[in-house]
Amino acid sequence: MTLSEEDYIKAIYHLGRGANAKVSTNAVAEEMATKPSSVTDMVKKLAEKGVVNYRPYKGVSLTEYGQRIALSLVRKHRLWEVFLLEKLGFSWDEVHDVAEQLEHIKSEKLIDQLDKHLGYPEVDPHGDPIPSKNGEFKKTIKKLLNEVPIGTSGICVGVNDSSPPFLKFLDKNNIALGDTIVVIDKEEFDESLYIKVRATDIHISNQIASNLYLKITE
Amino acid sequence: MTLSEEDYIKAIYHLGRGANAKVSTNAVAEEMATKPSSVTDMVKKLAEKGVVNYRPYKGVSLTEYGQRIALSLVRKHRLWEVFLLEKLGFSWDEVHDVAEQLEHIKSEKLIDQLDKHLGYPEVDPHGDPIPSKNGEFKKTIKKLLNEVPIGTSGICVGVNDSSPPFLKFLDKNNIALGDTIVVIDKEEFDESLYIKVRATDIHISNQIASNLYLKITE
DNA sequence: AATAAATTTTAGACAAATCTAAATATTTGT
DNA sequence: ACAAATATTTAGATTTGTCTAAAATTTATT
Repeated sequence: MTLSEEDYIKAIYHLGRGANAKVSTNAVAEEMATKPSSVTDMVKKLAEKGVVNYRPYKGVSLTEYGQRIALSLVRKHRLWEVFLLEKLGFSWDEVHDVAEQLEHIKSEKLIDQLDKHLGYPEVDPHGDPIPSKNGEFKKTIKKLLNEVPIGTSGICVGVNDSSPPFLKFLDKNNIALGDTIVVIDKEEFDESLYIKVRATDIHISNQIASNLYLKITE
Repeated sequence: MTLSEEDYIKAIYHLGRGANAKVSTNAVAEEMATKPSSVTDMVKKLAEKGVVNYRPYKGVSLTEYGQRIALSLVRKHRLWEVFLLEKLGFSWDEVHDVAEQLEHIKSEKLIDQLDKHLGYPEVDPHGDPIPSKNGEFKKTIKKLLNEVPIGTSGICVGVNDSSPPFLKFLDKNNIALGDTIVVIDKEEFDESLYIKVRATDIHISNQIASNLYLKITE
């Protein structure tokens, strides 16, 4: 596959949410910042190659084969993200653009060894699961921190409130996007939470918890 | 620069041996496994961009600017080679092809952090020097192991004799291409050598030493 | 159900990088 | 020095991926 073909496959995969859902030409054009006519051209080519199912005016979906390619790209992308964050000290928001380039490198050995080097991680820095070599992966869900049971472990992936006082609080307590959070215990009286962020334990109010999103691997 | 432009720049750089030597159209075509007419086209484009000096029928050479680009590519290529060998367990002969792809990734932070992650290496697995960020690098020379003074350290980069008995000897003594070899001492009587290969010390005859090439950083 | 609005496709053009074949320039051999 | 051989460039075609503008199809509205 060419670089461009791979980008289209990824776009169709993401818009179809991993399933074989039909995706509209305009949606793909929007996602790829290109024109609908270009999408039609490419989609026809991909259909010829057996990567997508396509009927004019009816949208596209990935074939089995296309899904295999998409999963392999997602796997590469997410493994590189882990590498950039853990080994090269990139921050949560810097990893995506570089991984977008690295995912196109062609070498099976490279990706297998990278996986090993990273200790076979199950999720990337954004809490999204990393497909295995044969395309299987865990489902994840996004929940508010105050809605998960005690014992739950997840990755902090977003905030509800982005006002300066709240962000200042997070900063002061060393809570950042991408951090792993474990719910240790819940206070019955005020529903406040005892949580572990990275290495340290802290105590936060239910109000704080209701403004933090966690991504959880099932 | 596009991927293709970068490949031409590298080819011209290598054929000109790093200097601003004029390189013939045919030589570039040969190096890049393409046709001379394609080279002419690209070289004109690169001249427009100020990357090369070009006069029809008189060959091309890199400008200052072109050399800066070439050195940055060489730096990236060699750093990735070190990464593949040291961190991902690739062997000496597997690193080149993958590095050829990785060198085109565009991210200054990526390469700076990779450099740091690897401990700022000075040479790649083939014993070739890695240019610094601003394009400076050490010269290296290739010599037979029996011709270097005591105390010399270098990387094993080739053999003179590739007969099965010799290769078997190397294998038995755990000497492989890419290994760092240090000359500890020389026996006056028979000119045999005490050397350190990776971690272990061994004693080899002058005849063995005269069949191993070392790349030495000056 | 008929028309308007939105979406999608087609047709034709363009830029990048390549090729083949022909034309031109340079080098070599005697 | 001049013809032959070699090297290089030009001209025109091709492929890939893109675009614009016009045509066709589907969806929405009254």
